[in-house]
Amino acid sequence: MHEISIDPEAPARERILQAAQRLFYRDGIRATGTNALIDEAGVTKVTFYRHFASKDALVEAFLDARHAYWLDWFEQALDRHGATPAAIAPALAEWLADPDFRGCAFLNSVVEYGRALASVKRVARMHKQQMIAAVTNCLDKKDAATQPKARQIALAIDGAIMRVQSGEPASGVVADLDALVQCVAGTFPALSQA
Amino acid sequence: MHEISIDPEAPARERILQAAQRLFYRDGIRATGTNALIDEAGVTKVTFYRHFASKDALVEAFLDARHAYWLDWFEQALDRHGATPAAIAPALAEWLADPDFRGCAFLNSVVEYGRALASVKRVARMHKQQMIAAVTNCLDKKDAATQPKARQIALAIDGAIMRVQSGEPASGVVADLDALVQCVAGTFPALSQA
DNA sequence: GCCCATGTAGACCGACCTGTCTACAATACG
DNA sequence: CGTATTGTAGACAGGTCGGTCTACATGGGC
Repeated sequence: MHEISIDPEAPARERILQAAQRLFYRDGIRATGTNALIDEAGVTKVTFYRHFASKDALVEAFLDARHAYWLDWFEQALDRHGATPAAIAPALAEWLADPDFRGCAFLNSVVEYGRALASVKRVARMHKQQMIAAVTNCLDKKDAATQPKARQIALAIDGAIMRVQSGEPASGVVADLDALVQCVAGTFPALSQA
Repeated sequence: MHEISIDPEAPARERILQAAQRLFYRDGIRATGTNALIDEAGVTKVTFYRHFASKDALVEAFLDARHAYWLDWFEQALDRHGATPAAIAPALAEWLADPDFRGCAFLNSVVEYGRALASVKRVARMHKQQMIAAVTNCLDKKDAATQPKARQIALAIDGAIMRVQSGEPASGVVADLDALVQCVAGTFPALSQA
């Protein structure tokens, strides 16, 4: 999940998208002006508007690309940690502890831009659906309770993201998340301790 | 948690704060200009800046007032529902189903304004600490595991807030939250069903 | 009687916003 | 060879932003 850098060899459209990845995520959508994007991408205004009809169109392209990028990372991170319930918190911990971590791009976009651009909420919901699917793959037995469990864990993941974004130390938040996942997933360490 | 209305009899400072409550929460901080606040409060620009040195100062006052307002509502709602673990989801459901619901003002402020105004994150963390304390009061036995449990439940609460803000139907999210709370709090309905 | 806090109305400032414009250069393709 | 595409540089338009300014009115306390 390292910060996106701009490849000066890439064609203009791609450089603009890379600039959007970097600036929209780092500084937020509203705080990032088209002029800043243009400077970062190393293109001119005409080139920018030839590839994207408006800033809103770029926002949509940004979210699509971000979704693919993030989900790919998340699935690989879960696999690296064993793809068990116990993998969830450590996988996320990698991200939450990253100095470039600025929260979930989709939750941020909903807050910043959900009212201005209706499609943002739709894409955010789709993204979370996919995240829940990735969590589901880490749960043991697949019965009727598995889907609800995955959704519950996903709620806590989003809460953990927001908490760390607020400046709470990642270590404590991850510990809470880990305990919650074990509890919901059925390992129940709280019971064995009680 | 009904929408704040402006009392035309109130002194100017209070009217400005009421306008901030209404517009900052409804439309967001960045989307709300000082001119809109001034119109809504029914004051003039000079009056506005005589009471608040800057928009940032008003944002801080807004968050302080919002914290008192929201926490008061939350504690009363939990009491009304019995102040047990089972009270948590129904209490929140009242808020999440409100047509004026626009998410958590503190999480929203962190996303929108956390980088622009450092104090926002601090106030948001304090607010969540207080929310966790209110949750703690609903948990049964008070032992060493109670605090972590409350923090875990609070993570899911924030996730539920963000999910509903993204447009997910509140009913399903509340059901997931309720099941999670029962699981973490120790009632373990998942176990009794298994 | 004076003064100061609080209020009114609205012009104004510089900065930044999204988006359009003219004018010109290089390259690829039929 | 001709033309469409993609690119360059940067001025410009119309609007909003946060914030300051002048000038005047009112009412309560010392």
